[in-house]
Amino acid sequence: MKLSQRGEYALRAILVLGMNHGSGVVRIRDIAQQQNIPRRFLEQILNDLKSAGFVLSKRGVAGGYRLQRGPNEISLADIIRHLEGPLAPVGCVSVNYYQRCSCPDEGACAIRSVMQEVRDAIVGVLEGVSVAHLCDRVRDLQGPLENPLDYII
Amino acid sequence: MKLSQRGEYALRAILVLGMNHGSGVVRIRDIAQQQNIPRRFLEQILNDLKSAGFVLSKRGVAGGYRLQRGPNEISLADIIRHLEGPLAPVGCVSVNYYQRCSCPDEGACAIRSVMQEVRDAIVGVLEGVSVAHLCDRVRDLQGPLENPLDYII
DNA sequence: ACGATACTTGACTAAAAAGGTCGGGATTCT
DNA sequence: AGAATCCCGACCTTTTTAGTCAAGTATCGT
Repeated sequence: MKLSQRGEYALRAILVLGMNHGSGVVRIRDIAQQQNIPRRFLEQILNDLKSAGFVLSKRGVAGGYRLQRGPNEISLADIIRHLEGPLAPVGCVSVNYYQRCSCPDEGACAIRSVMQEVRDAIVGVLEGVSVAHLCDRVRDLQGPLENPLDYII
Repeated sequence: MKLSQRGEYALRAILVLGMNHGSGVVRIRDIAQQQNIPRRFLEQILNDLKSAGFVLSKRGVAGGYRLQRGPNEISLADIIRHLEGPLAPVGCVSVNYYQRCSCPDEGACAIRSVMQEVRDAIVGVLEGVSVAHLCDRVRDLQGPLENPLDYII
């Protein structure tokens, strides 16, 4: 039931981009430093997020990344699904990545019915939280802040 | 967010033992056949479940496995925690296996706060379902059944 | 007592995934 | 032109997953 390191890094990076939405692009290096993420690895991850349509990049001297869509149009579920595949704990209850399992009768499988509930619980949370929501939470958690550049995400 | 094959097999095996609770032991071979689980692999898994105190074994000709505790004393959360480790998607929100993550400020981490909710959602379901509940579901799902030996789990 | 039947134990393996790293190329700004 | 940035594919190491196998030990029926 684990989120991979890669997935966690991706979320953190996207959150940084969310916080900076509207103020141009952010460099890989800055994200990496601010978030303690290995730079080379982050390059790879952002590249992936780019081909998936979550972010846009700008090359060259004043280059960097920004969100492609608005922060309220991207849910955590979307992001995690792209990076990790199914949110469901077992393939046989996944809506987007269904895969039959080896049990004798799927329709009457009690474990499946429980996993269905687990899936719904997970999806319920993750579909309900957008990047914009996440940014709100950052502001709430940090409380009154002196310098608007000092967000510690 | 995946349950491993091993974990799934373990749940299925325990469910079989749950259904047969009170009527002696069940052989590995029977469980394996009924549930489509590689026999050798299942041996390993049951052994693990035994040292964890979930099941008991009896050797020899009329040997096999049975649950050690009552079916209503074992929750799915217990079993999965033993086999897979933390139920939480990230270590920093795990109650039983807490591990600090690399983010700059854990207390103010918005992602963490969402993952906290995901964790609670997962645990909420899994703590609430015991092996006994699972057996009830099997009976519900199968509906009226002729032969009590014919449970397809 | 003895053989058949089961569980027991520990080592072993192949394949995949995880978590990165690296070199060099392509763009863009100044 | 030159520096800063992203781009891209290949590569690497370690861990995990999903099993397999052989030889051993306990137990039961006869």
